[in-house]
Amino acid sequence: MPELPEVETVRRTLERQILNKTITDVKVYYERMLENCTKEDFISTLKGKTIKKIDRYGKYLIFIFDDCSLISHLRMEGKFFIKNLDAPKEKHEHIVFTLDNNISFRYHDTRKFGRMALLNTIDKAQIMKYPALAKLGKEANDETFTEQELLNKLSKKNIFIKTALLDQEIICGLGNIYVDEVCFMSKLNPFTLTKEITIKDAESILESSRIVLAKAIQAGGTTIRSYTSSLGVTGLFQLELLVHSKENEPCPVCKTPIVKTKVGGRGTYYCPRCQTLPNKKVIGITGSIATGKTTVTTYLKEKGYLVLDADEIVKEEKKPNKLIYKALINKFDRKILNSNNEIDDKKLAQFIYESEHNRQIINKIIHPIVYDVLEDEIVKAPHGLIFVSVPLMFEAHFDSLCQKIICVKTSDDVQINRLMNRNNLTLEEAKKRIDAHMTQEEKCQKSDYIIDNSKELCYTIEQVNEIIRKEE
DNA sequence: ATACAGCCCTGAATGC
DNA sequence: TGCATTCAGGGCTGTA
Repeated sequence: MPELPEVETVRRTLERQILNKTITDVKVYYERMLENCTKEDFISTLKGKTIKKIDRYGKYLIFIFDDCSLISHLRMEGKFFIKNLDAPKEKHEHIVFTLDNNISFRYHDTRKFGRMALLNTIDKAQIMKYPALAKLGKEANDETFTEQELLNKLSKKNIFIKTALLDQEIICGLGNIYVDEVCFMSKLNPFTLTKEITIKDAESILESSRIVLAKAIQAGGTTIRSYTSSLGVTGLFQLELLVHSKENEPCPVCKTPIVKTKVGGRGTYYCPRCQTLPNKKVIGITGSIATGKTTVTTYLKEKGYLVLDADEIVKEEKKPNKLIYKALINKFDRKILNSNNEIDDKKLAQFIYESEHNRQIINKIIHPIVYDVLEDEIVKAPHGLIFVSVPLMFEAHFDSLCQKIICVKTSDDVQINRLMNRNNLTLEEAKKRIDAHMTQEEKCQKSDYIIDNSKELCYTIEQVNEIIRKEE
């Protein structure tokens, strides 16, 4: 998707190739592309006009002619091509200009999202009064854009920083890719609320924007050679991206796998370790089955800490018309329901224990829902320590939600006895349940803290308090 | 006023 | 294999 650097590269390339050329013919194949005029007006206005100047503001290209101007926004997939006159018209070429040096200048847009508008002025100030341009904020790489100005705009809103940086009225020229890069460079979690952004953050956002845009423009500017390839949008900058589209790849700073999520409907990539929420620390609690996670979480709740529990979320979202309920019905129709139209846990358990394949199917439905709910609750939580209890922390990759992880362990004997008593299982059944998951040793090895819950309660509590002291 | 869902579009990827 | 569904997303419009 063309953002400021790509559009600037297109501008520079076009400047070299079509400046001072005169339009001898215009063909419009998709009229909805034209924002403020008919096909006939568009053609008759532009025929015979010479391209005097090519400007840009943010992601908008501005073609200046003798007595009128053309504003073009490429949106997602708009591209300009320069071709020979006899090149066959391609499916997605919607506007074709013939220039007086006998070349064909074509607008190509697979998804037809791009727009053009015609203005009967060539005065820059007048052009900038066009509604779409008038409301744009300062460009992200504008040297006169001060951190205080940006902060003032941000603090008027209460939205996620990612959403704010995509808002062209706040800061202009950044798109989905560069916003992810800017957030990463500024060490900002994309879910950070604009009201929590500090003056330092604002300074960092502007500095990162300038760096990332300058680098991208430089990279894009070196790639244009061919007359037949698209102009400018095939830049090489994607090779230098730090986080965007790098899901599961190691963070270039700390090697933690990059996480993909959604913010305001936009695919968003960030490093969970480098980009934490301000004033919040998320501490995960995990451990094998029947090791005593509940002992720990109950104590934490008594002390007044917020404890989010994956199992409780599953229970809640299984209720009629909640997320897991709907997703399961969508997959299995109504055969997993009991006579009260509730999810029948026995039927579900039976299905899960039938085969590994079935277990995976269920997990693939449930885990992402729980992950999203947890993410949402963490974002909404007040400042301070937040504990998140997830039995399958590592197996289901919930560790990316946490900054530190506690593993609760106990001795094998205690674990087996507790499981047999609690779930009314035989020794063999209990062993099978335990063996189905990652071993205690492996979980402990992946964790930052280990709580030994094999002795008296006071010993366990002492260990919890020690961790709180360190993390508060 | 502010926030947000839905819309415009097509092709690639995924699901069954 | 082939058909159907889902996803990608910038900016505009309408609604609560």
